Amino acid sequence: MISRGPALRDQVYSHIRDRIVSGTLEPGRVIVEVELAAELNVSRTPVSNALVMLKERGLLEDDGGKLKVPILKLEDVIDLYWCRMAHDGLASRLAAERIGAKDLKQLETYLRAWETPEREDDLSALWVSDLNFHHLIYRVAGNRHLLRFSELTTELVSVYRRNTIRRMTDPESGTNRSRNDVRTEHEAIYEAIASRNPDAAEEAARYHIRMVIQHLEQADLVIQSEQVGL
Amino acid sequence: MISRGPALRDQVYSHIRDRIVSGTLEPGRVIVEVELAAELNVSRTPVSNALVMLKERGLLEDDGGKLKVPILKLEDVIDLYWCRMAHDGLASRLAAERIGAKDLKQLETYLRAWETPEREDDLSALWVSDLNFHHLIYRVAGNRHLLRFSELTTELVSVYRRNTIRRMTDPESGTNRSRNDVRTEHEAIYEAIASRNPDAAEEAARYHIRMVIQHLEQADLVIQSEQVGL
DNA sequence: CTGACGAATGCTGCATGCAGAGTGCAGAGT
DNA sequence: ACTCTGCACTCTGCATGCAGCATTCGTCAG
Repeated sequence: MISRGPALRDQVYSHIRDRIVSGTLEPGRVIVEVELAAELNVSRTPVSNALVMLKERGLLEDDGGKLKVPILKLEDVIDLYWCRMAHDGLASRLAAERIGAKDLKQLETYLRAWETPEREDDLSALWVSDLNFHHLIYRVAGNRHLLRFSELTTELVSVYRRNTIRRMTDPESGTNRSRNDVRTEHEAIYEAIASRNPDAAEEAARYHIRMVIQHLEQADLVIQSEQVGL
Repeated sequence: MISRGPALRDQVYSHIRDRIVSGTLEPGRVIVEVELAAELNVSRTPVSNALVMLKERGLLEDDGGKLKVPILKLEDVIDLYWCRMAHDGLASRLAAERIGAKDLKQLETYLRAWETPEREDDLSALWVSDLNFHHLIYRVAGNRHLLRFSELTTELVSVYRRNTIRRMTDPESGTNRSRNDVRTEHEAIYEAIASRNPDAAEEAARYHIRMVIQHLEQADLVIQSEQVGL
């Protein structure tokens, strides 16, 4: 586990973050500094530092003096997506003003991933494409603070990655949002950026996220219905 | 300096943050852990933790292994204001959907601060009113992640508070943005929120920040002109 | 049997020890 | 006089010691 390159606390940070995101450290779990230190064969100091970082980023939360993996309710995820709507909208606007030929081409290849025939094991590949697509837009936007906000949001949302993937792509989820919807929305964003139309780009990005939010809310309704026994 | 209530590292954090914001620790300054520890009569541990927190929030930056107070260029501030545009727009939209009578009244009182006759020593009071006005909107919006983003942005921008106040209100700055402009824009936001019109509220907030950005860019042009001897 | 009080344990925050890396200065060699 | 090398100092990161706080468990009394 321990190597000499990056500072120990950063390695510890990455490790714990991955465990949170992957669910090995499940939501609600109380984080015990000593445990992690023992597990990673380091002293408590770098672990403590890593925990401070994680807390700052919202990947851990203080609950009565104890650090816990936050239990994000769907409401929280939706709140995060509202932020994403604002961020993605702005990023797309800026990207439409600034994008160059090379990045545009790259953006197109990410878009194409959604055209391939559907296979079950493609889900994670699709997810990666989705991340790449949006991330490239942020890079092109050239606003480092905006990029940072986006990363914070993505990190938090990714705690729910597994769930949202399933919901978004599972035809049994009771909602009718298909990969074609996503594809169409991405295409609209791409077209607007490609035609250097900032207003249209922002609106397309916002529409895309609004659809995701709508879908999340519908999924929540379905889940709630199931819980009351419908 | 040391009290027993909040954790030492949080006290240290606040102290250093205030020194950065107030300019006592000027941009570019290299932060020396031992110095601060000695100055505050604490050990290096809580200082180290505080520095990690400050770095996470962008109030310190890593520069070749050394921690420095970041030197924000005007371009950075403008980037931050673009983010604010997105955030304030969203917050105003959400606030317009959710605000209650009591908060609305409070919002109105903050608005009124801009109607008082102009006095030089009112500048900081105006600034506080401005902060309160916008902050209340965020609280009403009821999206904790959005609130957090806003706080991060405000914290960073406030490193430049002094400058922006001067530029915004100094009639000699060469631009013609007056407090009446700000007042009018705030009123538009208020009116839209009061009439529960989310679209109008978002647009009014965005317009407000766009004007600030425009002003910042103009001020920059003026400064650049001065620098080349015009 | 239950409730309350006290002891023991576990965990965290702060202090300090220790070692490695970077920097600057000085002295020696050309 | 200039440069290169080496030594000393400084600072940071990690480890560990220490003490206070909370929680829990056990025991004793009602």
